[in-house]
Amino acid sequence: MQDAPNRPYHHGDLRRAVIETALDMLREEKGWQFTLREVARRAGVSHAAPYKHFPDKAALLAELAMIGFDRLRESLSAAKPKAPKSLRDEITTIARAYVAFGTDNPALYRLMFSAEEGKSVGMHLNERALAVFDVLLEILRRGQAAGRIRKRPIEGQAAAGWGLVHGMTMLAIDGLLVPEKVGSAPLDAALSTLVEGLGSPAT
Amino acid sequence: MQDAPNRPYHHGDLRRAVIETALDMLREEKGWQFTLREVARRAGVSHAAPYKHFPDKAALLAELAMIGFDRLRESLSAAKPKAPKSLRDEITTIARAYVAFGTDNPALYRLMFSAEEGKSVGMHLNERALAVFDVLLEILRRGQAAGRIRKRPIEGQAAAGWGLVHGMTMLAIDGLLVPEKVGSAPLDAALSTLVEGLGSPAT
DNA sequence: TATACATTGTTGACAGTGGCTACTTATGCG
DNA sequence: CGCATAAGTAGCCACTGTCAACAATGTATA
Repeated sequence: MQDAPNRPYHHGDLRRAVIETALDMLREEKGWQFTLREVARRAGVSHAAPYKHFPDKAALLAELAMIGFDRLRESLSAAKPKAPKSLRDEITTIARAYVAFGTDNPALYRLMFSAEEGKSVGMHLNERALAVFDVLLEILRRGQAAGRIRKRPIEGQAAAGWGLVHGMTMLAIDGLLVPEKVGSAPLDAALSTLVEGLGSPAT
Repeated sequence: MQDAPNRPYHHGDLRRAVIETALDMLREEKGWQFTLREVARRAGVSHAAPYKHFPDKAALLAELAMIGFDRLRESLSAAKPKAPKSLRDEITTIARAYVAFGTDNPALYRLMFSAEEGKSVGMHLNERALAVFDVLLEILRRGQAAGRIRKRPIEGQAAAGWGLVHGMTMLAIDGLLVPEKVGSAPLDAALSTLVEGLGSPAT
């Protein structure tokens, strides 16, 4: 990372480098309790350099969390099938993508949901989080319009969907989805129940 | 807490006092990142005294997490209606109790699901966690036997139930269940979808 | 082109924390 | 009376976030 001994005095793009390094560290560790100094170390700059780009550590954390939500939304959008064969197909595909994002980036995912405890930045962060929520809303809306989903208040159905995938993601990250208790494919099984709860009975 | 200046040299029951104090602190703060020294301070003993009862901080955390799971299981057992009027009644009641436990003890709840990262103690901790899971399994088992719940692999249904309540609890703790997005009673709405997914279509 | 200014990085340090360990002191019990 | 237990005192040591002062570099302007 900080190999080149002849690096120029000015990094040139340290802000991005700090973020990138922090994301790397999040990928390696399970918790998001890294230190600013270590980020600086691995980015190959002095321990105070990041302060030229972030007022404090919380600002970096907030930025990382926002990036996380953005990436999650992108993952979901990318995974969303253009022409879903069925409601089950559509829900399952996108839910799998959601949980996969969490299990692939456990530390980042945890951070995303822990960082907005600093209330002030909270609004912006919530915006990003709720943008993810909108992806889910859109699916449900179209499903209802097509008659494939029960006519129920859509926010409630969305809450069920989000709650379920968020919960399954967290349980998976924390290693609590042990096959002896929860079966070999707990996510698919849980989604099955969800789909049966969302889908129109006629179907 | 440590008011009495004429307290005896030997506390007498410091182990319990440390746990009690730590639980108090968890009740007040949102995170579980308290320090052993502060626990000792508030318990009115020196900062090294707790080490006579716990080998290290992780041991205390693990103990607290186990207590948390035990209490959660007790809460659920206590809330479980003896003669449920309906499947919806039964599920809703117990799920509300679950989420209430989490929102009433956010720091403890978070700790419960973060502490077993130290793998070695993990097995014992998982035992307690899975005992909670068993409460859920029991409800589903009886529901299936009574024909009120669809015949599906019960672990999958349990995964759906646990995932949903865990997710809703976490979202609630993290303040992401904003009414504008998710409605005024997101939990009840989500449970509605769950019940419709679990319940026999005939009903 | 030369010079002043703003930007960005470095060095060093401060103040506080925090887990943990040795060693000492008090207490209760056999 | 003596020993095991439990508590206190002191301190190590590493680390962290943050700031202030200084240095190097880029940029705009006279």
